[in-house]
Amino acid sequence: MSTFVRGNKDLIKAINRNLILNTVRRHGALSRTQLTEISRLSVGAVSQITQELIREAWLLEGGEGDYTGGRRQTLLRLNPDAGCAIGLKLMEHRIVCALTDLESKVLRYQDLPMPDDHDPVTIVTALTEAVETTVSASGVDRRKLLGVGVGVAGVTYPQTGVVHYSPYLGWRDLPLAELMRVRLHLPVYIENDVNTLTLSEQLFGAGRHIENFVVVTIGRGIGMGMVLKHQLYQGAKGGMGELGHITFDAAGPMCSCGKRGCLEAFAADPAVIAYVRHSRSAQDAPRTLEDVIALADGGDALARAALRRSGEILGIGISTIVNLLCPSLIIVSGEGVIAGDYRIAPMLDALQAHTFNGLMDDVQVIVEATDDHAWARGSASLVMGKLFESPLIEAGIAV
Amino acid sequence: MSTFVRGNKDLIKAINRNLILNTVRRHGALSRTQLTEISRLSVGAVSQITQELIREAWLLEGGEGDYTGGRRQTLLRLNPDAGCAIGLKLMEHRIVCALTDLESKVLRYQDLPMPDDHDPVTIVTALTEAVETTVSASGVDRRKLLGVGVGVAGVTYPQTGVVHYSPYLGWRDLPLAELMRVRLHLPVYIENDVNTLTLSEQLFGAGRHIENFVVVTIGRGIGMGMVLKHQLYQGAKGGMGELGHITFDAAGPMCSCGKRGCLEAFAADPAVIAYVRHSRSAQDAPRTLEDVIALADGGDALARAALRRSGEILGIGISTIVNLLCPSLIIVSGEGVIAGDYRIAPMLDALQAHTFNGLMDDVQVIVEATDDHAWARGSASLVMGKLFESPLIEAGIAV
DNA sequence: ACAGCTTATTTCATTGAGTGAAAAATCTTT
DNA sequence: AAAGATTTTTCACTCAATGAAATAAGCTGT
Repeated sequence: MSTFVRGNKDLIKAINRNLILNTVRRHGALSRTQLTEISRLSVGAVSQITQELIREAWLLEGGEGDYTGGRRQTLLRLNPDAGCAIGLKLMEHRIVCALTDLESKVLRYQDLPMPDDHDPVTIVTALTEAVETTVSASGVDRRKLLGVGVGVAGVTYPQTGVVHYSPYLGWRDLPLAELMRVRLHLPVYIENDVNTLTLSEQLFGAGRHIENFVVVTIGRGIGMGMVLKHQLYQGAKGGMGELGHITFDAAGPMCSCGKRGCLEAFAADPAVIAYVRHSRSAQDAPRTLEDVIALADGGDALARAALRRSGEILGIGISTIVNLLCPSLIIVSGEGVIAGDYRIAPMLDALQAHTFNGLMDDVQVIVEATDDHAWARGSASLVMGKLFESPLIEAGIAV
Repeated sequence: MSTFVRGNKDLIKAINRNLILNTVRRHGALSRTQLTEISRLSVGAVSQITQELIREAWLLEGGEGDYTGGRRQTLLRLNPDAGCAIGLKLMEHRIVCALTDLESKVLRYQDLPMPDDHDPVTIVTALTEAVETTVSASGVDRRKLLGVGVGVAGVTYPQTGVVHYSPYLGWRDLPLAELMRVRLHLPVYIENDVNTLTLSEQLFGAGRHIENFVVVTIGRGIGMGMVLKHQLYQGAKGGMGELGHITFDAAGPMCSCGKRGCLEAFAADPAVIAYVRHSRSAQDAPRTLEDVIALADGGDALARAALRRSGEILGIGISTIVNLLCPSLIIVSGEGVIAGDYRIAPMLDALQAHTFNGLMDDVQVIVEATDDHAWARGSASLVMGKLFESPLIEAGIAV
């Protein structure tokens, strides 16, 4: 059941505050007059709201506009230091922690070992300590910390802050957000890691103001995040974006998930490595994707074939997304992107070839590698997502 | 670029009017007191808004609630005759036209030949005549007609009312809505036919108040419509839902679209018929899906195998949707559903088998045949979609 | 029949956010 | 320093929601 929005003065105020804040965020620096034109609010409303936002330090006055014949415009811009956020990315053996400002600039970064004991209490202690040490090391006033975002591979329930299932950490229905919240006395947001990356692309990256786009991550697995109608898509009960487990060939090999012929079993990094290993002696068999790339750089035909085949199959997988959703942007990301054109060029060719007539015409594809910083910034962007989110979306519009 | 919503009194009023209207629509018949509780509006606001809606005849007073100790509640319900809508479904050789009330009840139905000459002027004349004759034959006051919805296979641009591409009718970028609007002096809405069906499921069918669901149509082609986050998904530039043209097997046969191995080329009705025909003599070769079903009913192993295989492949195709989007409801529809369990049972098995671990647990699947009435009602529901749509969605919320 | 009780619905004074015209502030040019 | 232009603030006004109080309308028991 969905909640309906009820309109009243508070909602108007929230909508228009958010409108001003996001307009400034989008355009960089604007005068009140420009804000009036863009937002279509009255001059009075803009004056009132900007006054409040300046008083609360969300906006800064500074700089003057070009001379246009009379009084100069005073420019307003977002105050990036009005608050900050912590982003945590949880991995099998590591915790990556970043403190960022409102524009996603990393102020402090820390990389810690994940305790071997995956017991909730141990983990929560490690995570809260990571937060506190990072904040104090940064010198930023702790009161400026607006919240903590946590990204983790697996299925999460963002609304309740529960990690439903984490394959690498072995958790089942862990109420992580609540456990951390009571320790930190801060809002804590949990999301699937690919979704955090998707959100940060929407807020700070190539996905800015794009209505429909998808992020595909290539690495140990194949992941996917979507922004549809300007909103992060979260499916029913957090299950979605299992691009790695769509069936590529029903007669294919077993996948780690228990099904046969998943895309991941053909095209993720482990499949590439296995493809090369099986035709090699034990000594010179590659162990990592970097090893395979090194072989390919050295002219090894098998390594090149493995990467090419992976790319082609990935391209077919992504073509399915385009055929079904027709996003206007596809961001190909993840650690596996380092394989470069051995993998990416065939991927793009296959994507073009397997997409329905004309559907790819206006689709932009961006390839960008992801590192630990990017994952941590993604997690932190959960906090900014809430901050800049329209009160309408927050309230959950419905029909 | 997306438009932002600006909040003011008019927006509040529109939100709350819509809220009341949809609350009554959802619950059937409600008193003002119940409306106050459900909508969380104040008693004064409910009194004011219901008074206006009754004066404008959108709501009717009638009936009394159960005795709860004091004055009895006066029940309010939607007035289905407050307005009506025409739905047109365009097919290769026929025009189907239905006049419906606000609850999608068909008041008058007409079935006309599509002119052989697909020239815009000829078509538009035929369509406007279909509208006018249906309305006058119904006896309904023409002033009650709120608009006309048109459903057509192919790619449409609903915002501009343009048919971008219609494979069966051979149109390219025909501004059909505008041509009809100037003749009829009524709002005209154009949509892809599967999307009209999806919308009518959302408003009046199994998709009522479901946040995420998809409609899959099986017939001459394989189509798909989606409601995501309570909104009909329309992709970038109207291109989306090409489920029939996702690649099932890159080495497969040529599809009519020019690609190889599309799902449609394996599993749509023509593929089933061809599968049986190729192994038969000219006399007893089936020409329609009904022929294949008759053979299967008669115990023909080949016909049964053809239907089973089609079902299995469809199941794999639909599993891709579940893996990517995890909707909570899948409505399987279209004329091809008449093949029944020869096709549907293997489809459901394959769907289960190829869906990622646990993702199908809470997914409901409904199978329902579609006839001409359903298509025409779907088209008419475009009008009701606009009528009951939240002003927030209409304005286009964005971040 | 009717007082007494309960609940439903309307009425009405209040609040506050946006609106837009007018005033004030500020900058440049002459 | 005055004139002209533009930006920004101020302020009276409007209108929708709010919520308390008033009114309306039913039922029960005597």
